[in-house]
Amino acid sequence: MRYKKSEISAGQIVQAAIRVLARQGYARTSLMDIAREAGMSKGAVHYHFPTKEALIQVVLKTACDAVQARTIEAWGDSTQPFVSLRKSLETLWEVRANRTDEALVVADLLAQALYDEKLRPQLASFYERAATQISEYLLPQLEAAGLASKIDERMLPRIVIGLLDGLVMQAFVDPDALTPDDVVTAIETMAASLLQVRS
Amino acid sequence: MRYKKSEISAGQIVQAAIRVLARQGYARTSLMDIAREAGMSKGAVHYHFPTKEALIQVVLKTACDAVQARTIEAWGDSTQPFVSLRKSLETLWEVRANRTDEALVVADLLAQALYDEKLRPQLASFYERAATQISEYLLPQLEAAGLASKIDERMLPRIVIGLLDGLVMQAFVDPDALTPDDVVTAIETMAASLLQVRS
Amino acid sequence: MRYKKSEISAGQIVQAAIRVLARQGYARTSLMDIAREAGMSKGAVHYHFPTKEALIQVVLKTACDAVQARTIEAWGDSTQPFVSLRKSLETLWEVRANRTDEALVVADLLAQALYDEKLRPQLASFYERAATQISEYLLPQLEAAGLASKIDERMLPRIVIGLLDGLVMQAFVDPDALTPDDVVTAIETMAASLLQVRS
Amino acid sequence: MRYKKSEISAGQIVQAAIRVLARQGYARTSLMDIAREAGMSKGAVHYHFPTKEALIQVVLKTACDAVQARTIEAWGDSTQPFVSLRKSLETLWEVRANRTDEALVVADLLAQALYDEKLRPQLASFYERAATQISEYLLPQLEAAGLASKIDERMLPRIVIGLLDGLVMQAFVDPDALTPDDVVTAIETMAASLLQVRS
DNA sequence: TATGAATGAGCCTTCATTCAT
DNA sequence: AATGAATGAAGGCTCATTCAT
Repeated sequence: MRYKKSEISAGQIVQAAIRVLARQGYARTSLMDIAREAGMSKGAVHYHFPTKEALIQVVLKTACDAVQARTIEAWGDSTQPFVSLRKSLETLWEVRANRTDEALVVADLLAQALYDEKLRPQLASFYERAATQISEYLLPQLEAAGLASKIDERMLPRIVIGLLDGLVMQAFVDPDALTPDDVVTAIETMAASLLQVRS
Repeated sequence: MRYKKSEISAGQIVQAAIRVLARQGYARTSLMDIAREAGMSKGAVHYHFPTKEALIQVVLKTACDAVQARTIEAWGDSTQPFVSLRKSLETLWEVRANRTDEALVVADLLAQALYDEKLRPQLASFYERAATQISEYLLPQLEAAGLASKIDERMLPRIVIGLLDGLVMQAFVDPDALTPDDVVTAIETMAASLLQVRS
Repeated sequence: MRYKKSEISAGQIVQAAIRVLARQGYARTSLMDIAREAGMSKGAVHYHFPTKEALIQVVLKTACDAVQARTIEAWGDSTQPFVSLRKSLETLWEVRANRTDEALVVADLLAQALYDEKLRPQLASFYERAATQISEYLLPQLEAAGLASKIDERMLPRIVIGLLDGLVMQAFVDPDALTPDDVVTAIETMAASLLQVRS
Repeated sequence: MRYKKSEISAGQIVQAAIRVLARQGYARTSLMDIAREAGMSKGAVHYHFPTKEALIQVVLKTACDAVQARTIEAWGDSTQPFVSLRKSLETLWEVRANRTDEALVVADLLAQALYDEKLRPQLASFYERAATQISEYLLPQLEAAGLASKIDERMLPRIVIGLLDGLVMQAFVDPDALTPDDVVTAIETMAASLLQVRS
């Protein structure tokens, strides 16, 4: 069991960072805040992560992976085509709109990426994997059902994700304007409308 | 002179702030940067805006109005139903994805709003007005054409805007994943699919 | 009289820095120490000098100039050839060995220059000017007296300065090993020995 | 094994410290740098040397001894009076001006000694021994040659060393101002000039 | 109206030192 | 004898804010 307190502490720091970032946002979060949340000294944080940037990179990766994992669950073990489409969409919305810490951190760092190139590759891969996952779930089911997409198949998952992300922001600044039901119904209808019987 | 010198200077500061914020983002922009860009002293900025927060509020309002104005142009004086739908969507995409200063500032402050309540009302009204505008353009045309929306009519403009916003972020972190044409075609098809002949 | 409090404060900071550096040395001196000595806040020091390095550059220049000025006085208005040679040497020794603040700072930063290239040009010019000054005093007198140097004339002042500097260090670490009189007599004799009747 | 492992490691640390100090200077060298250079952990360094100061003390002594040893070689086993004076001076110059690690460390810590009393005794003894060495070599030869010094005999070696030290610094900040040949010729001539036939 | 000077809190980072193992 | 983890005190620097002029 020599593989270290070190990794344990590093993990604690990352988790603490996610909590604090979710609460305060990147711009308002200092290493001191993270250290305090992790129950350690500032020096300890620097011992495990040489710079703030290095820590944030790991935080971003961890948060992306967590959101990813929950997304996988969302599409999960559905065996009944379309039966569970609505349920999956609902879960996706929950993860984002209910503002889990990880989803908040991803959203926040996404904005930071506008001005920090180093954050972009991580996020690009995040979107890419998300799109792939949805594709892997959706496309076989379409085929089995004899349906085809009216638009480029690559765009289907991108649209689902994009729409979710975009609506999340609207719901956030004005929670009354969009109910979860509004959103899920809209996406569901839209997805259905974009399909047609294969010719 | 209809405007007091004071108002002119304040305006210059706001415009300078928009340029700098678009370039560097909120987290990396100091009042000194803004003052320098405006060709004034730091003291002058504080004379016109008591705190940084007060300045940002005005900046956000100004930027929202500017994006709004350009959105109005996009839907513009089109008399030919649907003929110009594609063109409008293209313009909307340009304003966001081509990253005009104002659109960038709105996006950046949107992220700040995650942690700063005071910014939210402004942005809520921004989305609200955007949705209203699209509605005012789109709904009469639908009616005239004998078409109806498959989903709640209030959601139609929200979806268009949400999809644009969401896809902009994906295009930003990975420009190769989405071409402007992909995006516009997708939105156009989707919008069309959501309509049906009125029963 | 618009030319500023600023320059006054900057000057005070430099003078304070010289005092503190003379007392503690570069490695042990923080900007906080300097600010405190100057009776200002740390922020004020940074207002006048953007970085510690920039301040040190000015400090070095100021200290060199001060030592220089005292050296000029040392060779001063002597009209009597050689009569005042001894007196001049004594003064030179005093300035260095008595450890005026400025001489200490020059010595300290000279050591820093071993690892900081940016300090070197200033010091090179310092030695250069010192050598020139001595030459301008010494060579005409030699000529007038019908004397010539046994060694390259350019080396004469360099040797005087080098010897002073080198002996200062010995005297410093072991004050009992060298009396001022020892030093001055030695240099005087040596200088005399290096001269010969012009052939 | 005559030496304990402990002593071997301690020696490695000291040697590593000399290399690093020569490269970076005291002010810019951390214990971490030294530990890394020695291929050990920071903890190991502290095991052998309770404080940084204790380590530096040993480093200084070691470096002084090394320079000393090379100085002895320089004056070496020369049996031919004066024949090898020039060669000895050249070697002395090399050791200092060519910047062997040990000479650099001595020079650097000499500057530290300006503000750290504890370093001074070591350096005082260093100068003392250097002077003694030169005396032991030089004075018998003078006697044998029927020559006497024009100045206090104790000062002769001090002058040689002081001049070397002083000129090294000038050569360092402005390498073009002094060639090795300039320096050696000057010292040689000077030394010769200070001698006279014994009366 | 506008400026330049000054402040003080806070930030990221470095580092000598301690300690359990 | 040696290591890695952790600490806490600085250190240099940034920045929003205040204020006399």
